[in-house]
Amino acid sequence: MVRTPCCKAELGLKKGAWTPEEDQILVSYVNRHGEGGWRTLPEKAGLKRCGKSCRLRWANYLRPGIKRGEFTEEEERSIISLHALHGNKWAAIARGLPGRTDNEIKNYWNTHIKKRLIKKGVDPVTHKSLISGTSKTENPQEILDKQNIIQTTITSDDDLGNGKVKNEDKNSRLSSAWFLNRVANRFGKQINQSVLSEIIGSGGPRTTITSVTVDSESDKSTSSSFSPSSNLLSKMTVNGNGTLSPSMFSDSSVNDSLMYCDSVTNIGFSGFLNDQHFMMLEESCAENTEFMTELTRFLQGDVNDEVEVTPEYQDDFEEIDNYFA
DNA sequence: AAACTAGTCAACCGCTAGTCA
DNA sequence: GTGACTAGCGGTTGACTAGTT
Repeated sequence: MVRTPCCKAELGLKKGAWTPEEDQILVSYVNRHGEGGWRTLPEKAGLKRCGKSCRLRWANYLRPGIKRGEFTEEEERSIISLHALHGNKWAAIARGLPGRTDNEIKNYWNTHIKKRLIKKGVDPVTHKSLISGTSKTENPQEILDKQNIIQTTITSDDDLGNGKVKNEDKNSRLSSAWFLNRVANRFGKQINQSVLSEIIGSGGPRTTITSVTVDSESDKSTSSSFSPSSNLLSKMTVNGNGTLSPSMFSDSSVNDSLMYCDSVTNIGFSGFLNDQHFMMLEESCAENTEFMTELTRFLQGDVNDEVEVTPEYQDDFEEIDNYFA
C-alpha cells in the first residue's frame, strides 16, 4: 500500500516554531469548528502548515486546560509510578496527569527524572536498583539495609522532590507501598490472587470493589465468595467514587518500587503479586477517605502493638481480624 | 566579548491502529 | 479483503538559551 504523504512539500508548507498569529488562527478555527479534520484544517483555516503539525500544536500547546510550568513533586512522583507501570507509554502516563501532555512528560522524563534515577543507582527502565550482587544467600536484613541506603540516598538528596521528601520523614510510613505491604503482611497470606484481582479489577486501575473472593484454603468453612458489609476491602469503597488514593500517601515513588520489587525477602505483596499487579493495585488507590486514614494509622500502630482504634471503626477492624484470624 | 558546550523543549518524523468505502 | 485516510503514539531532531571557558 502506498501512503500519500501527510504534508505535501511542494505546497511550501511552513515548518518550525509557530508564530502568535498562526496560533490565533488555529485557536479561532478550532473554537468555531471543533477538533478533528486535521488534514483539511490548514487549507480551510488559511494556515500554511501540515495538518499533523496543527494537531500537535493544538494538542500540546493551545488546547484549553494545558498546564504549563514546572512539575510539582506530586506530579513527578506520579510520573515515576506510572512509568513503572506503563513504561514509555507517554500517552498512558499523561492520562494520569490532567493538564500535562505526553510530549511534556516525555521531555521531562528524559531531561530530568531519567538522569536522576541513573545518578542514584536506579534503573529508569526497570525501576529497580542498579546495584548488582543481591544474591539469594544474602541476609534479608542486609538487603533491606541496602534498600534503605538507596531510598535514603534518593529522597534525601536535592534531586527527586527537590529534597522535600525525606526518608526520615514520619510521613514516609504512610507511603502507599508501605501501606499495601502492611496490609499484605497482616492479611495478605490469607488472601489469594483472586482477591487481589478483584481489588485491582479486571478492567484496570480505578475499579470499584464490589466483592472479594477469599482463598478457600484459608477458609474451608465458607464459600469462596465473600461480600462483607463492613470489612476492610469494602470500606475502601465507602466514600467518593469507590476507589482508593495514593494521593493520601506522601511518598509513593521510587521508594515504593524498591520496596515492592524485592523478591528475595518476600515481604509484603512481593511474594505473590507481580510488579504489574502491584502497580495496578497501587494505582487503584484513587480516593482519600477518612477510613483509609484511620486504617493507615491502625496499621502503623500495629507495628509496635500500639493499636488504638477509634471507636467508630473498632468493629470494622475486629471484623477484619476475626475473619482472617 | 567570543566561542564553545550542555541542557531544554517544541516540533517533526516515521510508524501503527482503527475506520470506512 | 483491500486501499485510502485519519488520528495518535513514541523516538528523534534542532533551535534556542544559559553557563562555562
